[in-house]
Amino acid sequence: MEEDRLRLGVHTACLVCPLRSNPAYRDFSPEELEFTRHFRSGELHAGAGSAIFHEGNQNAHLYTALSGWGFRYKTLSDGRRQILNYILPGDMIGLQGAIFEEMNHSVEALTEMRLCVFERKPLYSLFEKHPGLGYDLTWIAAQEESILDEHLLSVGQRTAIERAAYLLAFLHHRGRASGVLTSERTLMPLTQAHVADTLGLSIVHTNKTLRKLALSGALRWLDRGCEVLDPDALQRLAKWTPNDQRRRPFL
Amino acid sequence: MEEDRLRLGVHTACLVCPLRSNPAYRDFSPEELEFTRHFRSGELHAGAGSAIFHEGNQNAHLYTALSGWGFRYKTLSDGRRQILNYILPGDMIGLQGAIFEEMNHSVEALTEMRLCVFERKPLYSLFEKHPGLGYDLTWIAAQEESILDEHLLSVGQRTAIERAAYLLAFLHHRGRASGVLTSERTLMPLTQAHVADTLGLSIVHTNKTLRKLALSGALRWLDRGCEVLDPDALQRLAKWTPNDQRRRPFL
DNA sequence: CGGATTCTTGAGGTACCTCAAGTGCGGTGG
DNA sequence: CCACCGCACTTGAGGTACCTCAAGAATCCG
Repeated sequence: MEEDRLRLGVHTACLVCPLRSNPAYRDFSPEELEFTRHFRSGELHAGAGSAIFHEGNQNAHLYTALSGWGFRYKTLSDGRRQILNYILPGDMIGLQGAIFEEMNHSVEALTEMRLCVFERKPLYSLFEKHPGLGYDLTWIAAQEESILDEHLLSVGQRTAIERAAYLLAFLHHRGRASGVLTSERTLMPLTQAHVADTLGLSIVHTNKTLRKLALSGALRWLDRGCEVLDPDALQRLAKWTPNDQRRRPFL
Repeated sequence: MEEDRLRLGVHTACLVCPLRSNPAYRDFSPEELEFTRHFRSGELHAGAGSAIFHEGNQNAHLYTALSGWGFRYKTLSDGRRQILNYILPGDMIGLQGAIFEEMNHSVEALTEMRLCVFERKPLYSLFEKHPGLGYDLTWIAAQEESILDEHLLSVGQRTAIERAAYLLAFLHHRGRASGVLTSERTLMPLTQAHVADTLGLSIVHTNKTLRKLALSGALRWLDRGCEVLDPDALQRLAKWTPNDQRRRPFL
């Protein structure tokens, strides 16, 4: 089973959290750090392609991605799948599940991932003891909402070419901001099937659309992923500009 | 100007808030009620069709709808419009704007609306002084996210008929839960242009699709709105079931 | 080396789109 | 009171951006 590929790691301190070194994130007070350390219950490794949790699950945990790529999706009863958003380092997974009873979407790892695991029970005490962290959670939820707004605009109104350009510009932007993409590591680990299910297009048409974009020189499609060569061109095509967030919170 | 139709009302107490009588909402402690009263800065009346705020605005306020219908939308530079979600009594408007600098969507009134106005500045002190209310805000943001997930699934994967069925079942459900729809008041005040811009379809095709639904007896289209006759049939068509939330928070 | 997965391409079909015209209603003003 | 205008809704005809089906090439993995 896929579960085999999930494996619980050792309990290491938040002090050495690999995300903290990224200047994109806001600093914690010592008290907040201490609280987070208690709230945290371990680390999880998920293999590429493994399910982290499934729609309908009642999961006792809450995660923050430490490394790797993943995605959230929903399916209809006959199997049609819509990818809702991608998970990158620093992103929180399972907030909906922590607040409502059930998860109403699924999450799958795209590459190998390392996740920081939190108990969902003490969530309320986080609001009581550390209003700053509570505020951050609202910030995170509002941010996700804002991204979904843009995706909905994309799927509802943009043409196939515009949608593809938007998605790749968006992922490139987020990849750079989160640190998974650098000038050396430029590969975004998607298959064309993922792109298709994100854009609401068939695989065939997605392929033809990506081909056009590659022909224009804006990107290169490699074996199992792609490389953005000209993010500005993609943004112009999609009529989209990222809104930069300096010092975003996390956890 | 549209602004003419916006008018500030008198400052009345939260104690008589028309929403509190609805058992769907959770009760406040006396302290929370007292705080809310201070946080609140007035009441706003918006005429049907008026803009409540616009993408890019830096709005100092935060609203909760008290009565009427409205909607959130985004547009592309060439005018294509995507309706993201509808605003019903009890819904919060402008949380994104309160947390980030700018609003990245617009809001328009569908019918005449009454809105409760809050200052956005003391938002942080809300988290400090009333963790329960802070938790509620996260609840609200997570709830909106969950709705957007479903909309995205709809626009990305469902066929025209399924999308229309989903939207009307969804609105009917929310209308009943919020109290704007009763067994006497059953009219949902939309035009087919709104439905089209929500579903990502043209007006013409939307019309043909709604006609089919009406023919099947699931709904009736009236002059400037529609009436759901058979919500279960719509849900079945859309392969969707609402997830009931008893005792939701607000403000 | 064989099988599975991903990507590619062509051919034909269809679910949507645009354009265009016409109906019916409600409001406004002469 | 009627004439007019504007908006919402309707319907038909023709176009196109997607889709499905099908088959082949390239790559990865055991």
